[in-house]
Parts: sequence; structure tokens; C-alpha cells
Amino acid sequence: MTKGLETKDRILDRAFRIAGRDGLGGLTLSTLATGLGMSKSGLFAHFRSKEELQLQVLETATARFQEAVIAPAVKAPRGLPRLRKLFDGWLRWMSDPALPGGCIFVAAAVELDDRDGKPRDFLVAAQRQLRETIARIARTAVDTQELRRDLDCEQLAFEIYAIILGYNHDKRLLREDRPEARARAAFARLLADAS
Amino acid sequence: MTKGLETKDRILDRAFRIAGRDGLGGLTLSTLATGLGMSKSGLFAHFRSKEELQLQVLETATARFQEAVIAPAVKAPRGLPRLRKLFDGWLRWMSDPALPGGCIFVAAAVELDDRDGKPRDFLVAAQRQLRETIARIARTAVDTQELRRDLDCEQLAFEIYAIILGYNHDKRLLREDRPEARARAAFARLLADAS
DNA sequence: CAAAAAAACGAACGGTCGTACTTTTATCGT
DNA sequence: ACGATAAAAGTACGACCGTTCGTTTTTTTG
Repeated sequence: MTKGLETKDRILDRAFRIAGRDGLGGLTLSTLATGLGMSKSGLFAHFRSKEELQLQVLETATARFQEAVIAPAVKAPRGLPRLRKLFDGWLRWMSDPALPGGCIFVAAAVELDDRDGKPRDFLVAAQRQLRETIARIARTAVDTQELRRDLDCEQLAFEIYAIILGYNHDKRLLREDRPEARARAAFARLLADAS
Repeated sequence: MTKGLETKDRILDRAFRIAGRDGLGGLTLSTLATGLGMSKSGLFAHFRSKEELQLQVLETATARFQEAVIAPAVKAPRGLPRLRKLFDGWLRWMSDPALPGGCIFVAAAVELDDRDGKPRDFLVAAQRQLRETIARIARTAVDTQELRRDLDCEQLAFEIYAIILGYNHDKRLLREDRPEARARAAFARLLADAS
């Protein structure tokens, strides 16, 4: 029982990486299996369909994001520091050298946006929750009076997300070195307007 | 000679639409051919490889964007009106009911961002040029003194692009109805800070 | 209107995909 | 240490992929 879960973790870890580069659809059982040095059928047995694999990959990714970005932010002092920490961690996540394929959520969002099924449902739920987490953190900064009392926190969350997407685009497609500075400048302007 | 180009246009028109939904990789010769009521081999003969088809699809898309978004903007009075017109047209482009599959550039950007080849090269060049067009239009608004003299127009272009990406994400994945209002609010704030 | 050229077709190819079976190998409780 | 059970491998399948090639149909041209 314990061996099975162990290899399943190995599979999901690798799949999670590949999916960032090739998408959930481009993730194939063959490449995944041979890359892990095991047989396609042996791998397949851990999931009962490809859709189930895709779903579990998204679940894995969400857990990783939680521990790599959300958790450190929540550990920071509530209010503005927490919001800054979130943005910092998120930027780092988007171009993590350990994940040279890019952010799986961006890839999955584009791929699943008009295809229904369990993977899409999960992704949408996770993204909604993330958005609300951002807004909630922003609200703590309103509580500490670091941000305007009448601030629209959902709007702020939207704009933060937009900056992250813009950063990803410039970094990954255009391969510029500026986008981090651009993203930080945009974030600073966002906070200035929210103060 | 004229008949061939005519059907080629029909092919590219349909391919351009499909690629927005399924991506350039998900665009398949079979579905494209049967959807057009012609044979796979007959279609294939117009391009000599799938990569060539993908490239020409991107070229078609760029021309469409040019006439649907850029041209109307350039026709508007220079300065702020032109910049607003660009943003308006772009928002409309991103959720054009005639293109229910979503923006092909967003799909292609994610798909090609770490795969090289002619399609990627073309896309990158087109995106760079688009970015510069935005910055140039912003510069006209600086010239008319509608925007700050010390404005960083490339930064402005980056942030406009980010807003568009955020709009696309919320509209297509989350399927919210608010994102247009959110995008416009973000754009208004952007202009306010640039004035 | 016939000859030449272009366009479309149909069938087949090697390859890869996800999935279903059966068989072999490894792990684990007793 | 052995029998039960879980994990992995092996094989095969039908479907679809991009591509090739020879043939047929359509269009253009002299």
C-alpha cells in the first residue's frame, strides 16, 4: 500500500512539471512513463483514466501553490506585509527555475476554458478560491488602515492577477528580462492608489 | 489560380476560429477538412506541412486583428481618444461573439512559449510590434499633453496588456459577467495615474 | 473546344494516443 | 516464510494523427 502511493507521488510530481510546459492535453502517458522508467500500463493503473490523472495533477499543483505561495504569505504579519509577501511569492512561483515549463494554472486555464469536465470544475473552483484569498488578505490591510477604507478588494485582486498574467506573458513568450521590474512597478502603483 | 486562393482563404478562416478554441496543436486536419466538406489530403495540399498551416493561421489572425482593432483606433483622433479606441476595440476583440473560441493569440502564446519554430518566431515578432504600437499611441497622448510628459509608455503598454489578459481570464475561465467593468475600471485608473 | 494545369480526392503508410485485458513480479500481513 | 494482495509489466486494440502518392475531377488557358 505504501509503495503504491510513493510511486503515485513520483508520477504526479513529474506530471505536474510536464503539464506546465505541454499542458494537460500535451501530457501523455508514454512520455510520462518512459521518463519515470516504468511501463505505460503500470502507470495507467494508478489512475483509471487520463481525465483522472489530469484532475490529480491539478490537485497536486494546487497543494504546491498553497505551500509555496499562500502559506508563507499567511505567516507574514497581517495587512500590507502579507499582501506584499503574497505578490513576491507569486512572482517567484511564476518563474520558478524548478519548473522551467511555466505555470500550470495559466496553461490549464487557456486549455480548459471552454472544455467541461472535472478538471475544469476543479480549476475554476481553485481559481475562485485563490481570488477570494487575495481579496481577504487585502481586506486585512484595510483593517489595519494601511489601505483605503472604501477600497474595492475584489477589484484589487483582479488587478493583481492581471499583473501576474502580464508578467508571465512577457517573461515566457517574449523572454524579456524587464517584466519583473514592470510587474513590481505596476504593483506599487496599485498599492499607491489603494492607500 | 483564383479558385485555389479562394478555398485557401476559407480554410484559414475556419482554422483561425478553431485555433482559438483548441489551440494551434489541437487544430487538426481531419476536423478542419470535414468541417469544410473537403478531403484531408485536398486540404493538406494547400500547405506543405502542419507547421506551415499554423504559421499562416497566425498570419491571418494578425491581419484580422489589424483591421478589427488597430485600424479603427488609428482612424480616431491622435492622443487619448486613439488610446481609448484601441482599448475598446481590443476588449471587443477578446470576446467577439463571432469567435466563441477565444483569442487565438492568448492560446498560441501559452502553447508556443517554449517551443521554437516559425510559428513562435512570427508570434513573438507580432506581439512585440503590437506592444510598440500601443506605446507609440500612448506617446501621441503625451504629445497632446493629455498624458504626463515623463510617462513610461512601455510600462503603460505592459499594464494595458495585463488588463486585457486579466479580462480574458475572468471572462473565459471563470465566466463572470463583471470582468468588463473590472477591466474598464483598471484602465481608468491607469489613465488617471498617467495624466 | 481541346490541351494543359491546378485542385481535390481516396486509400494507405507509420506512428502515437488512451484504454482494456492477462500475466508476472514485488510487497506485506500473519 | 508463505499465501494473499497490490503493483508493475506486457500485449493488443481501435481511433486518430500528419503525411505521401497516384488518380480523378475541375478549372484555366491558348
